[in-house]
Amino acid sequence: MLSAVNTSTSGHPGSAVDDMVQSLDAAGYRMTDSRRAVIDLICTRDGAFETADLVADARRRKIEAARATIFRTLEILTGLGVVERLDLPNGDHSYVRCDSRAHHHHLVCTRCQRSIDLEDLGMTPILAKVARRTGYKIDRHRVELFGLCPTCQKRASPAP
Amino acid sequence: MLSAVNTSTSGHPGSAVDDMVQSLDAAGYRMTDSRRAVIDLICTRDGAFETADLVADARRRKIEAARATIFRTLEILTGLGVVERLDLPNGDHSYVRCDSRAHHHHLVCTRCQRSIDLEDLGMTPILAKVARRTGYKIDRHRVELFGLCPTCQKRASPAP
DNA sequence: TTTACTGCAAACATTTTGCAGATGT
DNA sequence: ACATCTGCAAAATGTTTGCAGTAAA
Repeated sequence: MLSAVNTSTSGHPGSAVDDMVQSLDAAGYRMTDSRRAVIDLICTRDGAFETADLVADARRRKIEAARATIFRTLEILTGLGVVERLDLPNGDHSYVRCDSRAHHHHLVCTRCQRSIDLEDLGMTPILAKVARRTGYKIDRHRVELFGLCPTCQKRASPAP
Repeated sequence: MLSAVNTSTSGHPGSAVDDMVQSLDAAGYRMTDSRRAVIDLICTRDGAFETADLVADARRRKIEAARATIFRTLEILTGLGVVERLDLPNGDHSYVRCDSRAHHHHLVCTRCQRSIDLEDLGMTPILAKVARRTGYKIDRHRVELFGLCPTCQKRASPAP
């Protein structure tokens, strides 16, 4: 049995943490301190992040979670669809927490990394048309949008 | 001045090679044997490829082009928009030759890697709507479609 | 002749893995 | 108790870089 644990010091609702914890549990994974720690690290961030960010956060906050464990946990969470892996315009790999488990895409601020989930962009008819024209059987697609969030648009100069 | 050189042994039209050679020339890059070799390697392939593929092809065909040169050339060609970098569903980085210099996206076969360029998917209104709703200023997007090409659909079993 | 380019090997960054011991259930 | 996890450190990848020599223009 699991008790919901949210040690986050940020203003985030515990639901994100709970959601991840429950997903892990439901999938039969053991709930360990390290995993809870990684989940907390993820939920404390509120945009796209790289593994290096989590490693740095962990060290800074003196949370014990080995690099390998962070990678392993991220892999599991990605498999569960609780987190998604995406590719920044510069080619780096990063991750985002997903608010919903349904099919969706992400819009990421290229300045602050803040990201929002976009559901139903209306790609279906486009995909159907492409499939019809090309004869390909399209079974997956990636759509990632990048730009400046409202806040960063106001701060014109380079990131802090 | 440049002479068009197409040493490709494949059935591909020389135009792709010429196109790349001319792009390099137009941008002021020197035309060297290594670069010609890398271009030839790229044009001999007809789908998405990883750098490792080119390295392997080069060695197999006994073409001299150091690994570093392949990376460097690919970087230049990417900058010129003659080649595009994309991310496979499995997370690997790969490249595709672009038929056109105009804005477009790619549809890649997950079995044989064959890829076709897609122009004008009709994303503009979608982007506009998202921008309006979210307040983000969207300045770039990535759309990559994956599936099975007509040929691979017929061959049901795992790749050769 | 001048400056860009190449090859090579070393340096780097990132992610994976083997294994002995720790720990959930 | 027993299988799953973790940490660690080594290894495997993938990509970049410094430099002395080579070759375009």
